[in-house]
Amino acid sequence: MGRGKIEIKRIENSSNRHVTYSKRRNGILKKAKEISVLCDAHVSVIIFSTSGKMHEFSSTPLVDILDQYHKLTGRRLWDAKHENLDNEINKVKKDNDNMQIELRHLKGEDISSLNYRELMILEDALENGLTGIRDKQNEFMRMMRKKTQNMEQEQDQLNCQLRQLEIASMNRNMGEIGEVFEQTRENHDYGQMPFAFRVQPMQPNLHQRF
Amino acid sequence: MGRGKIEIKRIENSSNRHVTYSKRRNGILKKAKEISVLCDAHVSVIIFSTSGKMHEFSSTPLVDILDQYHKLTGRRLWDAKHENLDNEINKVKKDNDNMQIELRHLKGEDISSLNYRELMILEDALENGLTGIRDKQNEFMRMMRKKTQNMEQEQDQLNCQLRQLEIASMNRNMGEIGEVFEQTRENHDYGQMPFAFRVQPMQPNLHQRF
DNA sequence: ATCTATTAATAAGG
DNA sequence: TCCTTATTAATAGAT
Repeated sequence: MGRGKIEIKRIENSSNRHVTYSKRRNGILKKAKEISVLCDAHVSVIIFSTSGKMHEFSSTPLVDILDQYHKLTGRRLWDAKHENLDNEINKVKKDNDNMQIELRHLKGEDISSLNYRELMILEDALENGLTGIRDKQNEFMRMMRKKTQNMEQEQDQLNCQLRQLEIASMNRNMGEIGEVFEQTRENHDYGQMPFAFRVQPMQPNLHQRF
Repeated sequence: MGRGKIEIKRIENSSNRHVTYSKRRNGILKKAKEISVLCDAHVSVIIFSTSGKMHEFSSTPLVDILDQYHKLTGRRLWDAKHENLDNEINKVKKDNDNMQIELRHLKGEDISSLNYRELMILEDALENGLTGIRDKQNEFMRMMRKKTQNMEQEQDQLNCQLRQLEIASMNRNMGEIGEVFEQTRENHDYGQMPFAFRVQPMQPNLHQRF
């Protein structure tokens, strides 16, 4: 029913296949709708394209259709599925148990049943782990130390600058203290003391911390 | 498509309805088969007549189709048991993943994402584990040493007894060597040398091994 | 069921 | 995807 007859076998041309798919899919869904109306039939059609998109028609809720399916065929659709799930769950649980045991062993628990050889293997694993962890920790340390050093340097520089300002300020204050004092208080409200006396290194002993 | 056009509404004439039903039903099933072949589609068609008879086509086991249906729509078509199994499997798998991660961490793998605190905790765990393992190893050692000591003692005793027998034998041989020699060879086929000269401690230096 | 006139679906092409 | 159209396929109604 088209410009030419086609064989019923997989359409190799992907573009043609997709076009045909959507046309025929619509056709089937339409026919399903029609038969359900014309003949009071209960119909359910589910179609998946290769790309995974789904289209469906159900004249009646799918659950009801499947219920009827179950009653009529006696085939219980879920039994196989249940069995698969049961198997999978058992497999995964076994994995779980094994890992549980391995974990406990690595934590030094439940080791009374192990022989000497197994203990040696465990010991090696733990030592390797520890080595890895400590390498990482040392890396952290190095980073921290570097950061601290940088901070110390900055501190030193700041202190240096402050001290210079302090000296400059002192010198000026020696000569013209009243004037500067007034000016400072007006502009910044720095309280009663000359600016110079308020400067302190903030963490003078920081370098002793590591 | 027929001698006349028909409206898509319930066919009141029951005979006509039934005829149309079986014709169109076959049509739909055929179309379903065709689209599955032509386009690699997964199709499932289930039709119930009003009289309750069922016809179906599934390009793929119905269970699989319904499984996909569930995945895509999220609508659940199965019973509570199935759902429980699904949930359980997800839970157990999550546990699995977590343990997997913990195990890798304990083995010093995949630790680049950890912060310093986490590394410390790991380190403690590993050290505890190591302590436990080494205690156990030491216990083994003690047992081995004890066993060895016991064996040494037994060896010494055996050697002592043998030497005494040897001396007794020698003394007897001094008097009646020919007789004993003949007797020994006949009864035990011990070769040319007198019994006494063949006795040796089997592992004379065993105690030096530990 | 089978036949066949007629309609419906659709393949190919744009 | 939609439109067009030639052609095939489905099927309504009759037998």
